[in-house]
Amino acid sequence: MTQGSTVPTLADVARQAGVSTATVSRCLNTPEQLSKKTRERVLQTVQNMGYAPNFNARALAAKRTNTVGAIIPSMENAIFARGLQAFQEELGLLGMTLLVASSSYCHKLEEQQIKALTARGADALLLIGHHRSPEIYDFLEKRGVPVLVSWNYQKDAKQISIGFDNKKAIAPLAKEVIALGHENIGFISAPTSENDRARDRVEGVRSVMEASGLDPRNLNLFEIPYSIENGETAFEKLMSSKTPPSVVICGNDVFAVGAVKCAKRLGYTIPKDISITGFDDIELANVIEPGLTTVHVPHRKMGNMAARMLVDMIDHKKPESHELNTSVIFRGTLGPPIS
Amino acid sequence: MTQGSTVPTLADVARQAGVSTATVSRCLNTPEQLSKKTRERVLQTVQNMGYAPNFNARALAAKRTNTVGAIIPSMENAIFARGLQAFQEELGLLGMTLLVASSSYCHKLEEQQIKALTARGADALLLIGHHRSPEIYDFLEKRGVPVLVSWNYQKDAKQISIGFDNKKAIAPLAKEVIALGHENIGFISAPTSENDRARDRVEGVRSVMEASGLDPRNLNLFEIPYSIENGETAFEKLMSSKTPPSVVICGNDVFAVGAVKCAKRLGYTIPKDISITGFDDIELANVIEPGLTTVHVPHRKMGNMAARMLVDMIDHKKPESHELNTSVIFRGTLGPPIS
DNA sequence: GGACATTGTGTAAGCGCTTGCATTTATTTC
DNA sequence: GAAATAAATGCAAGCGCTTACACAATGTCC
Repeated sequence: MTQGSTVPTLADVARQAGVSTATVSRCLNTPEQLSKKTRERVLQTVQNMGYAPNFNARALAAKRTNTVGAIIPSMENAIFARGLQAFQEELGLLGMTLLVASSSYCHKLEEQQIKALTARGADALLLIGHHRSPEIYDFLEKRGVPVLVSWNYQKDAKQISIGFDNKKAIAPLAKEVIALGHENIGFISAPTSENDRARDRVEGVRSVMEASGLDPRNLNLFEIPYSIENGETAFEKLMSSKTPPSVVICGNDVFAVGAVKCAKRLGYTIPKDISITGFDDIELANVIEPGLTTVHVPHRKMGNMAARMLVDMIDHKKPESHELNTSVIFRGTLGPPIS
Repeated sequence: MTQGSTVPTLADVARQAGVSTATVSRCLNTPEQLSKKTRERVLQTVQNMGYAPNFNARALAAKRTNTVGAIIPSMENAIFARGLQAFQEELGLLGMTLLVASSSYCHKLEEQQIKALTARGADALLLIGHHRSPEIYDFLEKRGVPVLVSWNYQKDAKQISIGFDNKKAIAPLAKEVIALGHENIGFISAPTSENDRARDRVEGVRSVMEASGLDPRNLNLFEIPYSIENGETAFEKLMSSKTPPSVVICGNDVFAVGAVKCAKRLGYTIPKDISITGFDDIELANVIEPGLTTVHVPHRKMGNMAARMLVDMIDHKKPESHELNTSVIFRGTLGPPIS
């Protein structure tokens, strides 16, 4: 408090407490190295002056930020919110802070965000899905920033991952759909070009079709960006084709909710006239009526584990990739086709 | 690229390009100061070496981060997601980056986050609601960090704000409720102790009651933390009292959705047996059935304006507080009481 | 009571960038 | 073409912190 209102620095505290800056620094980072007497005196001074360390200076000097970055496709939907919340909670317990950015499902933007977060000194990164350019993986490797891929488990991938096999996850649902007698299947998907999870889900349904004697080329696929409204649009388009499907499988719950909404508006009774299914089991799935039949994903567990794995990676341990189990939740939107 | 894999610095680029570090720095920050020739040469070198500035070093030296922080009560719900998205988009256009933290509706946590974000060098902060300790406002003032309060407009408040008057916003809805003949009113609110917006909404309804000749002390108020599930619980409690209300006004849409869900489960027909209203007009409000009668808030507009105001504040202009208009959206959950 | 750890603290060299000021170079003016 | 002005660049001092290393003080052992 030399004069007026200037923010106190480490040096100010050191001067005031009559010690060197090194001692104050240690007092804050490795207090056990100090004698009880000095420690308490310094702590007291810190308290009195309202000192708080400057994060950027610390990061610059220590080359470590205790921060991990996460880049998710979108903040606007609940899908990532829950897993991310768990991720953050666990990180907090481990003494780390989370920095979140979003890419709007766009690879270009994601690369920018990856660069921005590494420039900010993130000690590690959580990314969604495997698919991205080799250049950006090279970049991260050169930078020495560990990366954990989530929301998508791939055994043989180069990157360590935590998540589930999207293809496998949707299979039992597709089997049930076909077992019920559906042959004309519609599928509303997020754009598959930038999204490996969406792609795998489509692929999963196609495989089951093939295994069941249906021609996978007959899958009536509709790709559209993520939103309830787009789900409605897609559904309407799908139903107005010459041979409307008897079931619409949606790549995620958001589309499914849109589809349900639209179906009702058009006067369909669900599931008598048309069946609809989702993926993710977000809160919404259990709010609409009838309840949405969907694939449940253990988001919270995934977030928690991701945090622990990432911290291990920062500590130069190499955790194993981990596959999570999903399960199909039958509510009320799936039934047999009109015979 | 002296050897192996070390991240290039400004000095490396300077050496390679045969200029001083100052020149490279200027090339990146104020390119118009350089001659075309040098500028291009430096840019080329930057490109070739894959150089990217170290954010922390830059922040330390420049005492400016081009980053604004926002602390919202929760990431998990849609209420803030939409406004924040708009905020971020507009900031991006203005060349700023957004850092988001969440406080879980807890003042203590919010103070920590405020300190964390200022330590990280946020040039300004967006906060939700006016209510917080004078100490933390002092802290921010001493630090010289401009603060914009949002989601709550208060004319006479010391802090500049953008938002709406919660008391005023809910009044027309309350008036309509009473005009329809409701006298026994239930209210599900978020905990008012840490939340001025929740408080104002309750207050708003009470005022209207008083003005309409109803005793505001008869408002059957139930406070509970934010979640759909809690909305269900609260609704059930409210309806199982000796004199159950004929209408349940909810402080936000999330509670209202829970209430609607529970009402259906208990066999009530909405709005014949019970009326329910919300606040915020999130996407969900138009997904459930019947559609939720609620108060619409121009979230996107609020986010956009907030961004512009905050940037003005960083540039040492003092923008005026701004009040936004809200409107009541009548859908299907409000009707007259059973006579 | 000296040799040797052990523990606590200080010194000072950066970390990678920005920026005020000094200096050089180019442009204009008469 | 010399003087005056403007434009482009370089020099070097930090920004606030961490940490390797050096040094001093204390304790331990025979």
